[in-house]
Amino acid sequence: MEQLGPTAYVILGMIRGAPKSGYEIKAAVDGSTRFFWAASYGQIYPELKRLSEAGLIRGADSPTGGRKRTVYEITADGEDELLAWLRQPPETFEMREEGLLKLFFASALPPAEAAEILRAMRAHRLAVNAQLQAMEPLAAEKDDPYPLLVLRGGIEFTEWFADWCERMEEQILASAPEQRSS
Amino acid sequence: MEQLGPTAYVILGMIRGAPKSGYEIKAAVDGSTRFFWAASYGQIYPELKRLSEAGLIRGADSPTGGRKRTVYEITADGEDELLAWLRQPPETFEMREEGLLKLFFASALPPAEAAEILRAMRAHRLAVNAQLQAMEPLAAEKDDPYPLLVLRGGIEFTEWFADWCERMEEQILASAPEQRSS
DNA sequence: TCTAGATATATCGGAGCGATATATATGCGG
DNA sequence: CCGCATATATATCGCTCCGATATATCTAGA
Repeated sequence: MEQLGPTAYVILGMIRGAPKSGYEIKAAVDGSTRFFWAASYGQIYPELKRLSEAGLIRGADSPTGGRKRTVYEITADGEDELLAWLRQPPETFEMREEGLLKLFFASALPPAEAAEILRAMRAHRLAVNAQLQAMEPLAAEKDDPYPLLVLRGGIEFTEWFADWCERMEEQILASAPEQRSS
Repeated sequence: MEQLGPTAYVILGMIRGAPKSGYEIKAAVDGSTRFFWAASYGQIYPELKRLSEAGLIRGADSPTGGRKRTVYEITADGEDELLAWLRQPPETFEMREEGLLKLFFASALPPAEAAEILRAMRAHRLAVNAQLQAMEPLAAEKDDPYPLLVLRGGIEFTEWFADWCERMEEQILASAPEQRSS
């Protein structure tokens, strides 16, 4: 009995309440949890097979015209499995931020260019912030308060991060020796 | 001419100024960038070979007694490559946070248990915060201000996150219908 | 009608990660 | 000074994950 990875629970959670095809699961992930937990087709389709064999989900053919399509719904066992996972303390927390890595090595650059790294990071964070803001109205419509709460957390986080970038940029420029404009 | 991935630049950055063995590179990463950019032996040793073949680093045998050991130093080409990378805008930003994923699906749980997720997340953030705080004195000794700046960013981030968890926990408990203590 | 884009499933290559295997060297308690 | 735990050093395996791509059908619009 091999235990399930977090990706399996993303699927279980996403089809809970509303059966979905693999394609729809991917779209749901991309439109909600993508910023803190992504999933690719390469994970989803094999995982659907495994979950189906384990009896945690059930697939039903539901073709659209001549195009085959399988929608999956969660089983009672699947619900139990999802609940049990939700009750376990979370384990994984990972972050990969290339901007911070560059900033870490920024002493190889003159201060003005180090500040440029922070400016680029800030611009990127603000762009993500705008995307999240755009997603908010849709999330606010729903009954479920948790996706909205998480989304607003993302909005607040990107704002905090953008602000940190701004402050650090100022700090670097303030403490830098004067640069000649060549 | 295959282009290098970020892991290659971690290596280049880490040996800049002070030649290191693969083992020492791993230790340097674990003691500094680990929280926003990790690297494993499985990446480091093959990458050292590739960088060496590409002429961006140079390996020199430097055995300790009967134990063989190769220290790598950066070449002039490697320095150029590193600088060119530092001047490119950062691309990757990824986050995988199981706690947020659970919170996203928390409507399957009673509010008290949803709050429990946030409590666990907060405890974890505070533990990481303590680790980062412990690393600060060492980083503050060095001449290079950027690693310290990044480290302090991590400290501030974990504090912000822990605070957010606390606020969201309160919010959930405040808006929840009264729970009977069974 | 032709085409672009959306729906739907599947798979491949590469990157990343944790764990482990294999040595040798060092330091510490007994 | 012996034995043992830990540190140094390199290498590799299996797994997950991700981006990209291949294939096919359906829909909407020029």
